[in-house]
Amino acid sequence: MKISAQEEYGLRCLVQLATLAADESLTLPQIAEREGVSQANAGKLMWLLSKAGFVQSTRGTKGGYTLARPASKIYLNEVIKILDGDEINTHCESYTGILEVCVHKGDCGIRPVIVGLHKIVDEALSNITLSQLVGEERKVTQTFQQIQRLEKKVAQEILGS
Amino acid sequence: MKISAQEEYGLRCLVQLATLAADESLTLPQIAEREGVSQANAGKLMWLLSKAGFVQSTRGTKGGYTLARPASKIYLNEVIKILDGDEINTHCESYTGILEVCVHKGDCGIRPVIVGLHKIVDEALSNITLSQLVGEERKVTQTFQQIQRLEKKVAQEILGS
DNA sequence: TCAAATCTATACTTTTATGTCAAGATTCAT
DNA sequence: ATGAATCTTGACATAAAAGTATAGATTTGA
Repeated sequence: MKISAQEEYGLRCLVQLATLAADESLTLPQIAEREGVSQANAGKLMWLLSKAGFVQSTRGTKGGYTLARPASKIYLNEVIKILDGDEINTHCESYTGILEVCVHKGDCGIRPVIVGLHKIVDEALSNITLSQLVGEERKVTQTFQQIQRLEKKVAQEILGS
Repeated sequence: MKISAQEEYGLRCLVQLATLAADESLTLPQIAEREGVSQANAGKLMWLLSKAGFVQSTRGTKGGYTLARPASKIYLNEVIKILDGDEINTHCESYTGILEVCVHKGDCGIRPVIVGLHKIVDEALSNITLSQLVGEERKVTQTFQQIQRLEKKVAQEILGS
């Protein structure tokens, strides 16, 4: 389970915009520079994020990108879904081996794992907003560590029973 | 965040072995048939799993594959690490853009998210064994759903404070 | 109006992951 | 011993993801 390049760089570009004051914006060259990616690549990512409604773009001499809504209203699970696709609903169609359709119909040992994992990730990300990734306000680590601790507890209770 | 083909098919092949009685084994053609993958592909996966010590192989006419230990002692997080690499420790080296090294040194907004996510996934998988994916004994869904419920609660407590 | 700065959109190239092939090694049965 | 069945291993081919290039569209300001 890896984070794709699109997820990584797309998210990073968004975070750059989240650091801006209300009246500021960034151009493609600026974003590319700040994230150490090529301008062409940044352009493609911003185009995606723009289509999806996370950022607002304006063309022309004074143009650039800004967030389309406040950073505190942009949830990571939504961003990830745009950058990496809605994996949970396409998984079984993607892994059919050499057959037209997966051999496991209604009787798949690992499907609960796959689905459950995606849901756990989605749930965790749905609690994090862009604004939490900026400056001093970072509660992410604390939140995630707490989740982890409880995972252990849950497992003991359920599996031990 | 996607599950790779190697993770998917590798895990499925392992589950096939977990369904066997103690004195049974499966050959490459049998595994390939049961999972709807090519024999060549199954061969590569089993080779990986064999090298990693999850399965035991024997060559020759009466040969085939069996699990190297009881299914109840094979944890999914270990299997996934073999099939997909130790992502958490290589992530930042993989995503350096067009530079030699990532622009974010000691000041990365999204690193806590990446690391936290991987840890949450690892923790969840460390509670699931192969034996839980077989037959009637499936407690996976229950465990994962409970984790999800608690994630919500944790987020409320921490982020609301 | 025109040129410069900027984003947009698609096609193309490169890189990486996936999957296949074929020759070799080992074991078993006769 | 020999041949058939099986796993092993590295090289190769294919497909998918990632990244680049380029021509076009829009806006600003002189």
